[in-house]
Amino acid sequence: MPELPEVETIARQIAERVRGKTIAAYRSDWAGVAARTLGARVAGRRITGVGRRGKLIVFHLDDDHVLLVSLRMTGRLVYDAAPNGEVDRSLRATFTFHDGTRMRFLDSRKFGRILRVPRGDVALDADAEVRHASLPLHARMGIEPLTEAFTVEWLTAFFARRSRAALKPLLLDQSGIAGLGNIYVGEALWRARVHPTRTAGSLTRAEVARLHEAIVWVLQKGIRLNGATLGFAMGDFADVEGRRGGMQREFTVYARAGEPCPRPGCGRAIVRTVVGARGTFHCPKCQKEPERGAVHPRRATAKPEAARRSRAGAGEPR
DNA sequence: GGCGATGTTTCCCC
DNA sequence: AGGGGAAACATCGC
Repeated sequence: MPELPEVETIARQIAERVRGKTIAAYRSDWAGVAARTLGARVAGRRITGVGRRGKLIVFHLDDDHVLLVSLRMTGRLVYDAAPNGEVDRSLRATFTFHDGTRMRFLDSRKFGRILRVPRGDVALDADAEVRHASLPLHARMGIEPLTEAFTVEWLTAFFARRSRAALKPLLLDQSGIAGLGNIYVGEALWRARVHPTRTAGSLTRAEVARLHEAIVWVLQKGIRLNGATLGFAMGDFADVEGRRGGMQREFTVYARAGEPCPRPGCGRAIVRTVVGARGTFHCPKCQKEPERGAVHPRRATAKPEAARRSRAGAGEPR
């Protein structure tokens, strides 16, 4: 479940606790989490800063490398939390600092990853489009939606480039916009009153503007509430001290099939569908389904020169 | 005990 | 290009 707000919550909390500390030891008995040599490579390195890029937690080391932590589905990073049964069973790696405190990586499903890469190998800049082929995870990450680079104009151009893609899978693609996941995409689409299977090219200017506002709004709200925790079962999201988030109480559609749409004056039952193999929730009244098989023509209001440019562009060889 | 579903990402096929 | 499905793995609920 960790999406941008959850990862941001972890990164901020961890940053306060480990910034400036030196790694005394790294221990992991699980081959999947990182190379066996990671311990030798990070021992003695100081953590100069902690940040987030997309859904990755980024630890800056004093040797021009970064440590990337991908939580994937069930990964967790906890700091000096009292070990309990859950910790014992899903513990995958432990960082011990010189002051004796510890940061643990837990992951019941073992999808998470810890990587050490040269700093220049990862596109850390907010709007970097560069990629690095040697990076096995998140080789390519798109724009950061909470930076000034993410504007309505950017989103308009992005949708023009990917006009035939269905909206929801497109928003989940980390190489376009980095950090959105199943929950926040669903919430943003509801807020913008746009159906998940509309194609990107079919949106009106007003809809693109609403969606832009909605994406930023739901992410900021998620961060403000320290992320979302669903059932608090093993592997569910918890912060670095094991506490739940609060965003789940504010969900409008996610996991609310059958419940009334919370929009004032609506109240229609929320529907669950499957889009791109992911559970998808929407309000059938607020989010109008696209016409089946409809080819969305350029809007009738399109300026003549825009239409000509678009025709010429379509016919050009690449 | 079996089956289906679960937040993410990658990869392969059509 | 984009959609569908499966896989990575473990657990939970019915």
